[in-house]
Amino acid sequence: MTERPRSRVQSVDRAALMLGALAESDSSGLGLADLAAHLGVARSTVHAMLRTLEAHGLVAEVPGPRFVLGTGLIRLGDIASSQLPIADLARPVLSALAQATGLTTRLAIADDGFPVFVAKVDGPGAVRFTTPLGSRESPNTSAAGKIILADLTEARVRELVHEVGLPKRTQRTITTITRLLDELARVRAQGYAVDDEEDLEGVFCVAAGVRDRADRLVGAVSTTGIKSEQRARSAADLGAVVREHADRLAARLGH
Amino acid sequence: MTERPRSRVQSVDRAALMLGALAESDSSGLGLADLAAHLGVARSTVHAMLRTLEAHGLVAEVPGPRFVLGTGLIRLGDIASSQLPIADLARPVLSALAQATGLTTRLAIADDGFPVFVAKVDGPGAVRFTTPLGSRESPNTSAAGKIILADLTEARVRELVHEVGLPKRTQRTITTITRLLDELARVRAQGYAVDDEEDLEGVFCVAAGVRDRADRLVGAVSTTGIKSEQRARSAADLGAVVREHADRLAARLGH
DNA sequence: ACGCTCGTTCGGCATTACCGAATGGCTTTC
DNA sequence: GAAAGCCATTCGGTAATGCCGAACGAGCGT
Repeated sequence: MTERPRSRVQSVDRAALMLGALAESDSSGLGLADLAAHLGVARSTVHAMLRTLEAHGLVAEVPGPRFVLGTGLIRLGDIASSQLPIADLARPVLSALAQATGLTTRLAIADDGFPVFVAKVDGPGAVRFTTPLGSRESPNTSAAGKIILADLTEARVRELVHEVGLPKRTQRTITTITRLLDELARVRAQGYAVDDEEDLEGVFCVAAGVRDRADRLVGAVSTTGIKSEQRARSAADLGAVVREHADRLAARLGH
Repeated sequence: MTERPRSRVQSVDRAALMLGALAESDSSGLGLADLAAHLGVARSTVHAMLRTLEAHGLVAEVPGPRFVLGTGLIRLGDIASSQLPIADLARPVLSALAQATGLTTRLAIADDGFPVFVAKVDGPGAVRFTTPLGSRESPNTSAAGKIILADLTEARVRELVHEVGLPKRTQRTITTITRLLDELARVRAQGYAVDDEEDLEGVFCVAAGVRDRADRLVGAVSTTGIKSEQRARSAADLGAVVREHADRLAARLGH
């Protein structure tokens, strides 16, 4: 048997893995047999779990028969984000920023050194990005990630980099610790961070940090756009606008 | 022991109940002992489950120590709503309707005769409603609920009413089956539904149905506002605007 | 009409999750 | 400042419970 921490419940573990598998499937969902194969357990086991999850609305059955994530998760996700006080306060600010820039805007919070996006507002008529909410992103390839890293000590940054490396997503991705530290110094100096096609070809981001009344960094406001559509405004101009809205959110937090 | 269906997993059942309890708590979360008392199980049992859920990001620990819903649920909820093709298509339409009316707009889908709101866009500068996503609402007290009921046979409506009754939320709530059937006939005739302070004092809703290419009702577009702030526009005018946007969404579905 | 695959049910075995008591760290209270 | 309370956590033992595999029956596709 593989070593499993003592204080973990096998069936709950498997249930969470099932939800993860359904999350990674496309919108047509997965069949019971697919899930059984994916987890390496008997069909009947998966069946019992699915029915249990279904009773709580975490999973739904669609004609096929196939299974997809249920509307109960929409409810829990909505509540989870409203339980983060910052996310609720941020939405109006994100809306205003989306209006002002025409871009998709998001709020990231720092989760153990990684940016996690917890709220988003799509720009008016903008190309719909597949900007997943709630997933941890690479800290070195996103503007919000740089904001978060810039708040840590150099030692901690080195530690994180040592743990997860500096995944190269595009040609422009920062892949050396030296260049990363330089970049973080620049971020601190100018008060905003830029991701210039470092995560996705043709896509740029600009982000600025948000601090609470104790002056601790609690999150980052971020805008995302298509590079070829954004020739009019300079990075510095956009940085100032994002900075201004991030400050407005900070003010709401009592900064 | 209480009779429990054979094909249900106890620990997964309890895990789901724990998430539900955390969802109903305020943003400060619950302690381990609170959860144990709430479920009537040993602290150590709850502990093992919490750690398992935490490992998957479904639960997070905050200083206290207390536990709240985790960011993983934000991710799953976001994916769950994007796996509903209609929700993704609806968001731009909801945005446009929110702009046109200045009101909060939502999309409900029919879940077994009940309306479940799966997407929302807040109106510009509007009072922020606590409009929870993903929860089942009473079909007789919401405009979207009436749209859904109006699509069912009279026999099925009577069946549903017999099951869950007609909960009286305000003085204006429809509480008799006769008046409800009359109201549903009016909804069918005029093509939109109104909730005039029938769910919440001072709050009104207007909704219109959305049909797919097979002409099946798949959801309802709904607007919500404060009655005292909405004197300018008549219900009929608003109904026409909502109807128009619902049709625009139907067109996107290939209707 | 046949065969396949699907979800579903049902016993039986043993793995596993549950409990209760004991531990140590932390904040609170007098 | 010390002690008392509350907290999350660990650890065996027990039996309840979830897991499996095989058999059933419905629904498609051939």
